[in-house]
Amino acid sequence: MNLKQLAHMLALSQTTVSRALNGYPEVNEETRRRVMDAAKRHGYRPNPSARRLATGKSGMIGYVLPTGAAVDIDPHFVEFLSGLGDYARSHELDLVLSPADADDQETTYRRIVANRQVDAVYISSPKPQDSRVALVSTLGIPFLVHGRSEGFDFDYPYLDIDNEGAFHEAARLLVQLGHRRLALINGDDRETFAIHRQRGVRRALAASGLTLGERHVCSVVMTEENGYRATRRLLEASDAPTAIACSSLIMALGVVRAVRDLDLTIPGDVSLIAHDDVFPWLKPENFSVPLSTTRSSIRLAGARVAERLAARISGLEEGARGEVWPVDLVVRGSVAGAPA
Amino acid sequence: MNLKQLAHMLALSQTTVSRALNGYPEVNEETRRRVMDAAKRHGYRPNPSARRLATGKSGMIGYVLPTGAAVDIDPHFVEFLSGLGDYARSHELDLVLSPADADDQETTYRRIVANRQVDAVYISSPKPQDSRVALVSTLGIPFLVHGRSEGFDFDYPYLDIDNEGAFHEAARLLVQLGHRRLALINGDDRETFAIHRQRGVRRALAASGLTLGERHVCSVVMTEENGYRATRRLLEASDAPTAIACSSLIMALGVVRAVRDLDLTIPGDVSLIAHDDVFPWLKPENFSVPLSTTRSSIRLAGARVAERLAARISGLEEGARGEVWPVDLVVRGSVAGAPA
DNA sequence: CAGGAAAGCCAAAGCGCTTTGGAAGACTCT
DNA sequence: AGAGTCTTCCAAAGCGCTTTGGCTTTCCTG
Repeated sequence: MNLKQLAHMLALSQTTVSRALNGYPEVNEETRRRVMDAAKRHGYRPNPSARRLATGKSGMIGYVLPTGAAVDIDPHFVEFLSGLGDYARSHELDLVLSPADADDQETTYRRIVANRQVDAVYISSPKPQDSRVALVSTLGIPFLVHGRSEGFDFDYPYLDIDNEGAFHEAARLLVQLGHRRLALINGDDRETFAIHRQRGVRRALAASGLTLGERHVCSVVMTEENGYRATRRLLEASDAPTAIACSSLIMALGVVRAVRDLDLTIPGDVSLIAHDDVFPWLKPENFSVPLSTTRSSIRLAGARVAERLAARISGLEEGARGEVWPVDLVVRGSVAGAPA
Repeated sequence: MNLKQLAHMLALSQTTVSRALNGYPEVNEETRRRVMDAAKRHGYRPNPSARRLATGKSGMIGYVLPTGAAVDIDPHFVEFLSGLGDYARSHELDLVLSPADADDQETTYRRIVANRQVDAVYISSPKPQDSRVALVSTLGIPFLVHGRSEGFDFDYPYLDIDNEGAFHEAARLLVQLGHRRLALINGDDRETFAIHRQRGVRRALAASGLTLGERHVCSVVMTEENGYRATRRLLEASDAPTAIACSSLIMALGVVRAVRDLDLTIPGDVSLIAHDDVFPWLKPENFSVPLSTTRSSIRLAGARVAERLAARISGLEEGARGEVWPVDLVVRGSVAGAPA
């Protein structure tokens, strides 16, 4: 059942039927009702390929997925996707993932824009002066950055959490508890979120005349194993920290294992605060010692990203609005006063 | 730059240019070369919306993503995606995720097929007599099942790992080591993979005249917390098992924590074997006691699924070919002889 | 009641590609 | 040499929708 058939059976022109269906004003309300009704009754659904050819709109949002044998997709992605899907579902938006060589995403961005495959894209895990952000903002397609870039002479729309504030609060708490040597086990510090977190920790320390030692900050891919290694290295050194801030729950697993391997205890010998993106399958309160966290649901962020993208597509949102979400500090058993 | 312009500048008809580009035989080799050359030089790329409207092919594969506030996307999905993306990238295939209400995926399947949004779909985590498999096979779109369904009177193409064989081997090893009371901490037993794993364990036990006690098999969503709870329940009972087979590394985290909370040890008091889908961020060899596993890379499966879907789209693969991958049993420190 | 505005509808022209049905010329065969 | 067959190309008809421009008809207004 296509438009032509529907129009014919209603004894109307395609024009009118199309306009009635798409809510244009120049059609009689009663006619519109008739059309809507018939469309529903016959299960008419406009062919998206055709609509797309005519309008250039696809009803899909895009994401360029960096892939490669050596590239691992962040497990957070799944949670983000849950949220995004949740919103998208109720708005009949689809998400198209365009896999790209991690070292050459530009080609793919250009392709999906030139081809008008999607109406909008989002970018995640940006670095400072991220080339994707620069590229996409010149390409003239609606977009949103999940996270933040830095160092541009232009603004862009983004949704980020207050990473600096979160780690500032976490570090401040640890300092208040008497800790003088803090360590930060961070994610890849080429990414903005990691930079912000480090900045937050430094600022909190500086407020008490302390500093974050060169050897007390690690920047690694966020795996359990890297959490373990970093912790071993930190705690086996002569100036071992008494408190650790850690950028992910998964790394925190490794931290806990390392502490145990060294016959130390949390929080007796070392306090620990980690960032929690809220996974359904790994909860900080279930760690052997309940873990203090800075908490922010990445799933909610996914839903919000979808919502704002939809708004941008339909022109309801414009300009370079940045949105920063506060982060909760949830104190549990893994922090205590500094050992004597 | 569209076909018309290109044709005009070559002083050829659109027909010929189109045919030259798409490898049709009725065009002179030299003309083809000229066309190809000009196309490349001017960066001509056929508009996919138009091609799609004309051919009905989209160059995309689809996946219906069950979503909802209470629905969590399996973290395995990300690894699967890595593999799928890896293949898709080199073949300019995109993946479209169509989020759907988890309780009504049929509508979405019908929509994406009717709309010709994708050339093929895959289905994952099937149950026996899975309605999606039944539906899709009547819809006449190329598809592939990742995993297996059961109980149909028709065949369908799938890619699965030998879950039954894997858990049979695991259980057999434990029995050989003298264990008489095994437990299975399984995933949702409405899904086929869980049924197969249980079947494998039972078969191994039966071979030695043993059985899997009613209370020794749990079927839960695969989270750390559920692994913990199941283990507490198992080990605090009077007929506590001396060995546990576990369906996921994430649950195994919980198992290890529960064992430790009870002041028991692995493998002294209880042996443990878990299934490992090979995550880059959590490795069995890094567990406090290196974990024995049944191992199968879900990432490789993703790549293979993409490859076979591509083959089906282009007609290179037909019929209901089932493919079952063997699973490695990797023995590490977490298994030992049964306690006296 | 003439003139203009507004409402309601339509025919037809795209959107950019593929594919059908020839046609013209070159070649083979008897 | 004439008939038949390839080879190589083309014009034009879709694919199913949106949108432009215009045509009636109705409704006011002075």
